[in-house]
Amino acid sequence: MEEMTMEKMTNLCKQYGYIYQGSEIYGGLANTWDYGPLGAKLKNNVKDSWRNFYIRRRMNAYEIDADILMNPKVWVASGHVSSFNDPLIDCKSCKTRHRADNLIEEFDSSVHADSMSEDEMIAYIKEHNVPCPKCGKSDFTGIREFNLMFETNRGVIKDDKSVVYLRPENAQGEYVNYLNVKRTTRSNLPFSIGQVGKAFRNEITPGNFTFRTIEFEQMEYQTFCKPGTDEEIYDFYKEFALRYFISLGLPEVKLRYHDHEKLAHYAKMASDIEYEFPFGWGEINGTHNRTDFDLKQHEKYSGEKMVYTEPETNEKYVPYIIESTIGVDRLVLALLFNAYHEEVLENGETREVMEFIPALAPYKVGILPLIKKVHSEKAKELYAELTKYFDVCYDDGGSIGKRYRRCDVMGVPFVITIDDDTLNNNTVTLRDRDTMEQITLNVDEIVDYVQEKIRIY
RNA sequence: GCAGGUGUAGUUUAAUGGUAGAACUAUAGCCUUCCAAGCUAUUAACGUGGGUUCGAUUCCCAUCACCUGCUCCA
Repeated sequence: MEEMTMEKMTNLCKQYGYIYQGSEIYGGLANTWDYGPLGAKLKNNVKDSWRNFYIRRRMNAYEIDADILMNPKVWVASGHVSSFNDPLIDCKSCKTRHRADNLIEEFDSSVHADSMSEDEMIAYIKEHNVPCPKCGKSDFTGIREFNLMFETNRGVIKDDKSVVYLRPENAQGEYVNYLNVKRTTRSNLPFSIGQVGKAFRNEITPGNFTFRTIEFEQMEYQTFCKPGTDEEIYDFYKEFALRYFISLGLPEVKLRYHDHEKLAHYAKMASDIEYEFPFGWGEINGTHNRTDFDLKQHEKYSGEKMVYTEPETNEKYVPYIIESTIGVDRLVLALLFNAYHEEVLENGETREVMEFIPALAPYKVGILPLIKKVHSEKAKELYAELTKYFDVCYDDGGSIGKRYRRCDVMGVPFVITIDDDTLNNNTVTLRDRDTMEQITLNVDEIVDYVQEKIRIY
């Protein structure tokens, strides 16, 4: 069996309608990808599974849907306007690119370069002849700032006052609504606010297919808690995320934790869960202990009090926040790699098969009339009935074998054929992809059978 | 952003300084009672823009995109 590569996955996704290149007929736009019919369903099912796992089945957990555009002061308070910049510098000698602050800190770890201005960094590099880690020379260009936030303008006139940012993370939507949600849900700590939505980062770095894109979707979950309980809750959500991935069918050997040594500006502790992609281990989840940093910043910049009062003791404090965030597109990509199998047939040929857990499969049931002319009317009746409950695909083109194979590559877990027995006895043949057994079911039993199997838990 | 590689139907590919041939897929029909059968017909490609040339998919330049490796990464 040939090794699955990113290139093969890109082509397979295009071939079958999971993911297409963005703006393809215009030659594309770098690092943008569109989900096709199968991909969109798969992605929606992933988001639904997250909602079940993180929101519905948790007490005191609430989903919100905040706007992508927020008051620009949010991003000043969050620190993104000042620290979401990369001060990039190029080595003239060997053409490599580096972050100026990293160069300095690698040269002398006692220096805190992130508090230095551009001019100070340049001066420091020149004074100390800070070397390029690649070639050892000290011959650099000037510093260029890249802000990773996308800017746009509101109103028809472009001026400084009208600049708004596309959010680089969803979390701030939960933070600025912390008081609203606490009040309207009458929640005491700890409680959680989750959100599924798009975020945007003006990355300079090329991505691996959909692993690294400029527009991406996150499933974020913020747990507000009492300081002192934060570390225990942090550990809980690290493990919780792992359990979630395993419930989706990702094998444990393909997953690992990766604790951060260098922390983002807001975090006290940070840990990733990584999946083993063809290009190496890549982050699909991050758990962060964001302390009271964000709420205190918003308190400072907005003037709104973020203090929580313990109901019984009247103890007052600003809550700590444990964040558990998952990149939807990365998770979908991991699931696609995990789903891909090549099966060798008796005649030596190989065929491509996608195997998702039934809950994630884009289509749960495929309906195949054995003979188009004879059985398609009955099959369409059944289609109308079953689509009341789940996604069903219908295929009457070509031989029955070809239609089974088409279902296989779409990851359809249950394939039903309609034959004379259906017309006479109201029974169908159902092939369960998991066991490859063919069972005979009464038409009335199909919904119960499938619904039991598409539950995750 | 750097270095290398690659761009021909949806996919995999062939050939060529005189505008392209196939396989699989797809679509329509015939046939067909359970895992890519067969027959018929059909759709469909030289990434984009310049230049050289009588003529460019082919040569040159630029650009765009993807892949690999750096670099980076909440």
